[in-house]
Amino acid sequence: MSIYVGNLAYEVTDADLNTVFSDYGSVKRVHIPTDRETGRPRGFAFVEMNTEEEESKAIETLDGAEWMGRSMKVNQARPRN
DNA sequence: GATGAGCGC
Repeated sequence: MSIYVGNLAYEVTDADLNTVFSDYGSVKRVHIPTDRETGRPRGFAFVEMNTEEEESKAIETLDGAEWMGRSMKVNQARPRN
């Protein structure tokens, strides 16, 4: 149960994502990986919802949606390595 | 700007 969110603006925070995704269910966790060396955001994030149906709803609704002037990409995340 | 730090050969 985790979602990958790509094509984000660097200004986007986990709180912003939380706000957007909580329209489709309860957001369990939001994580924005940053570059370890530079501390720079990498332009993508991970969101976890409470149930799979909330996730798929959020994915199908928000994938390709325009947000902060960009079309964000939302899909099922790959398992972490 | 594109799949999340935790390491070695």
